[in-house]
Order: sequence, then C-alpha cells, then structure tokens
Amino acid sequence: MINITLKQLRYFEALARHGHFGRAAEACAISQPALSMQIKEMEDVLGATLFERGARQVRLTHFGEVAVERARDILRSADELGDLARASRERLVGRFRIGVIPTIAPYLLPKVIGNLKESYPELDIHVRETVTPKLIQELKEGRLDTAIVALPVSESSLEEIPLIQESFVLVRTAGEANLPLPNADSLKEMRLLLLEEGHCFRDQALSFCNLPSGPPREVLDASSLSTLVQMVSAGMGVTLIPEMAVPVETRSAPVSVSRFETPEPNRTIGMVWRRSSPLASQLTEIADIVRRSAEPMPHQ
Amino acid sequence: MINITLKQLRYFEALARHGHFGRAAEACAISQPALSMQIKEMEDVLGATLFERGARQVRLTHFGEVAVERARDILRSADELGDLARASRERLVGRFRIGVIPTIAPYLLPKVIGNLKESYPELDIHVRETVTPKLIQELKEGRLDTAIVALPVSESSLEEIPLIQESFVLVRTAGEANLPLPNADSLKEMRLLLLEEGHCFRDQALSFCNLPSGPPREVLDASSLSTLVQMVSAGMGVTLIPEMAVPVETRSAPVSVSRFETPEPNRTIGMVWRRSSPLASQLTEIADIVRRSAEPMPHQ
DNA sequence: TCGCTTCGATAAGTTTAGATTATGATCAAC
DNA sequence: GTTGATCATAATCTAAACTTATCGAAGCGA
Repeated sequence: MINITLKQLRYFEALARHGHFGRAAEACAISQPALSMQIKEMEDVLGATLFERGARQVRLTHFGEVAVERARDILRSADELGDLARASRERLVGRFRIGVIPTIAPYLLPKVIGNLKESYPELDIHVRETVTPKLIQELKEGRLDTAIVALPVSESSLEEIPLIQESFVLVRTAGEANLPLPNADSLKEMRLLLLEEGHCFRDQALSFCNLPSGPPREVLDASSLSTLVQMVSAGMGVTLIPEMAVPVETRSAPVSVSRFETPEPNRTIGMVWRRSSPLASQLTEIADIVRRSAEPMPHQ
Repeated sequence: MINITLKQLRYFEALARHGHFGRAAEACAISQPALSMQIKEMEDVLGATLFERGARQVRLTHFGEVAVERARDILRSADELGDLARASRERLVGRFRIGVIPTIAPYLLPKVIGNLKESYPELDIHVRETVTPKLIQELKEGRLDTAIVALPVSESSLEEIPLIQESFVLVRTAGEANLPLPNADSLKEMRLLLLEEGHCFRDQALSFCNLPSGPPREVLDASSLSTLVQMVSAGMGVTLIPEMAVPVETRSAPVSVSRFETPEPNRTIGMVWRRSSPLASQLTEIADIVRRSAEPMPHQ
C-alpha cells in the first residue's frame, strides 16, 4: 500500500500555516521545489487537491481545511509518542508483574508493594503467588517481569541478585519452650511438619535435616506456613519456619519459637529477571526497594 | 527535527501483531533485515526499547505496549485521511460560501438553498448578499466559492456561466394599469424610481432608458426592490423590477405590473467562480441546481 | 554433548525516493 | 511591455531504504 508520509504531513501543515511555498519551505528547512513536489505527491496519493494555487496566494481547499486538522492530530499524536518514550525512559510506568513464592509473599509483600507504589506512583503492580518452578517458567515466558524467590535459581537466561539472608527457626508447642534445642539429626527423629511438595522451603528444611527431598512423608503436608504453625500448636509435631514469618504466624498461636545454634539453617532470598529484560536497570532499583522493605523485619 | 515515519509505525504494528520478525516482514512485503533495521531505527529515535528479543520469541516491552496502541491510533487516523479524501472527491462536503446580489437573493435563494441541501446534505452553506463588485472582490480573494450575479462580469480569472434570462417589468399604481405602455424614451420623462448606486440593476434600468448611469438623480434612491414597489404603490412614481421579484413584491401592494413589448429589457443571471477553484466540476453541477431552482418561477 | 535448525543481527551492494540547483511559466503591478 | 514575485518543472545528486548473503546465538533432538 502506497501511502502518505509523516514528512508530507509536516510539510503540508507548514504550507497551510504560511500560505506560501517559499516561506513554508524555509520553515521546513528545505528548498521550495522539494516542498512543491511533496505537496503534489501528497495530493496525487490522496487523489484530492489540498491547495488552490492562486497567482498571488495559496489557499486551502475545503478538503484541505479538513485535512489539515486531521494532519495536526496525527502530528501531535506522533510527537506524543516521543514524549511517551522519554517518560518511559525516566521512570518506570505501566504494568509491572511480580511473582513471589508463598513462603515470602504474606510477610514481605505488603511492605514491598507499599514502598513500590510510593517510589513509582504510576506503576500498575500485578502480583502472582506460586511455587518457584512456575514463577521461573512464567518469568522465562515473559508473563512476569521479576520474581522474588529463594536462591539459587541457576537459569542461564536469568539474572539473580541476593536480597536478604534469613534463618529458619524452630516452632514447638508453648510447653516445649524449655526443652533442649534439637540438632539437625535429632530433628529427623521428631514429627517434623512440612509444606506440601513443590515448595522450595520444604526441600530446604529437609536438606537441613539431611533427609532426601522428594516423596511425601507419613505426616500430612500443609499448604501454608500458617497451617503448619496451627498444627504445631495443636500438638501434632514441630516445624521450621523462616524468620520473617514469625511475627505474623506466631502472634495468635500458643507456640514457642527457638533459634538454632550456628550454623543456623537459612535461605537466601533474591530477585530474578530475564537478562534480556529492558527493565534491567530499573529492576536493580526495585531490588533495592525490596531489600529495604525486608531489612527492618528481623529486628521488629 | 529527526522523527519516526509512518512506515516505521506500520512495521512496528506488524511486528507487535506477529511477534516474529520473519512473518511480520512477510506481512509488510519486505525482507526480514529491512524490518529489523527499521525497528532498530525507530527504537534509536525514540530512545526506548520496543521489543524484548528473546531467543525463541519477540515480546513487546511495557513501553512497546503503550506505543503500539498509539501507533494504531496514528495509522487509523492516517488511513481515515485517505477515506476523507475519497469522500470529498465524490460529493461536496464542508463549508460552501455563496454570494448573491440583492435583486436576486430574496427570490431565488430559498429554493436554491433548499435544493442544495437536498442534493448535498453535508454541505454547510454560507450566504453573502451584497452588490456585484464586492462579491467579485471576495470571490477573487477566496472568501466566496461562487456568486450569482448579472452577467457579464468579464474578469479573466473568473469562469462565468449563464443560468437564466429574465425580463424587467413595469410597476405602476393599480390605477395606471390601463394606461398605454411607455417605451424606453417616454420612461425617461416619468418619475422612475431606482435602487441606490452600486446595484447593477439600477444601471441596467437606466441603460434601458438610454440614460447615463452614475450620479444620483433627483428622486430618492431605494435600497431594495421591496421599497421601490412600496413607493410606487404610494404614488411616488413608477419603477422596473425583474420578473422573478413580481410574485413576492406585488403580492400585498396595490400596483399593476406590465410587460414591455419586445425587445423587452432583460438581464442574464449567471454563476461565476474562480477558474482555479478545485470545486470547478462540482460547481457546474451546482449551476444546474440553481438553474432548475429558477426555471419554474416565471410561470408560477 | 554435539550437530542441526531457527531466528534475528550484521555487512555489502543496489535501487529508490527525496533533495538541490537551475530554469521555465504565469500573473500582477508598474 | 517590462519587471518582480511565485510556483512548477527538469536535471542531477545524495542519502535513505531495500535486497541478498552471511553471521552468531540459542533451543532442541539424537
């Protein structure tokens, strides 16, 4: 399809404004014949006359009058596209899709989202909460912009940066508060309640106890830390939870929380994104915000 | 000012639609490298990334998503400009400024405008009523599209086509109805009431009586045919009026109307427009409409 | 892990479109 | 009739855009 060009529209608008080929050409920084030819070309393509060439003046035809309004619309729109681009370079705007694993989301997200909205008011934040493999999948497919997960992820196409390191703590019934602290091996002998398969935290806990991950164990697997703690308070066993979950999960449950002796079991939480993501530079900024959102929590 | 081109926007839209350089290029009927280069150029000019090039797929960035909507707006607008042009070629649209002399306007215009609006419903008709020299002036300056005047105008830059020929009739008091018909010379001796200077009809009447046009005469000059007829009915003299004015002007006045013997005094009414007017072809159509509007009048 | 395939980027060369300068035609004004 | 202003046309040149050929990275199957 042969068509008009934006350049022609600019020339056209200038000629409509000046009503004079010479001066319009000067305004466009081109020669008068160049302008004449482009206007003629545009009239040919449109199949309609834009200007009535009088001996002493150049006037818009009726169609020209209608056309110049339309042309100004188009030119303004095109210029605004440039403005839009500039704006998008300076600050993060538009939709931002963030994925978080379930053992982090409830404790970290409220603060992260609050801080993000403060820093980027024009950001339209979407949250996806699911297990790491799904997040990674969606991330690689471009359905997420970033994900907050436990490191390492070890995907060559993904950039990963650590944010915080947090310990796991032991949750027992309130009555067991003063019992001696079990070590990794003695934990193996206790009724250790765990999350269902798929959660990385399940594997990390098992790993701490030197147990193989994989097949479900005899004890019922929970789908959330909250359930785990409730089951502990009901006397069904003990469990491990990450430090950041303590304030929320043990607030209303009659359980005791104990830290392990060093080396404490722990996990590294980090952010990952596609290396090819054009948001890369902004994502490091966002990582800072997430880090700041998480830092004060252990001390609160 | 360096800027994007409509072509780039079309390529961009195609790539956004297909998510694949090869297929988008095919859809645009260009080679894949050509598309790659134009997209790259566009990204450079905008200073923002439009697509995230994954190994196996091409995805819009957030900015790209915003941009493609804007691009579609622009492209649609540009296409509509073509539609607009096509529409304007087929039928007359927009503002249409018509000038008419005062000795025609009241009698012809109602019908002309009615018929014009019927034939060109989308026409925005503006009427200017004044004497011939002013109409010609405004016509040449492009402030009118056409004028209905008495011919000839004899302006080299104007096209003129005759529409109708109409006679002048004598208006006397009702009591004078049976008096013998004066000839041109005897009219000279009567108290002939005329329009004020500037009206071509005044000159035409004077010319019929073999009197010089120009200086005002002793009798008060009127500014409208209506006034003339009223003055006649008041016994102040006689007058000439064009045939088409008879039904309107003598309806409620006690006057008699008499036709002259051949050769009757008469005038040729025609339409004029700039030869350079791009409406030329439509103006001949309009001339037909005006002619049809005028024709039945002498017989009614 | 090693080809194999897919797909986008890059390079070199060709074509086309747009620009320039010079000139012509028209018309109004003197 | 001559002159000056103004837009169109012609001839030429340049720069942009396109083409074909090739490269390089990444996924995928054996």
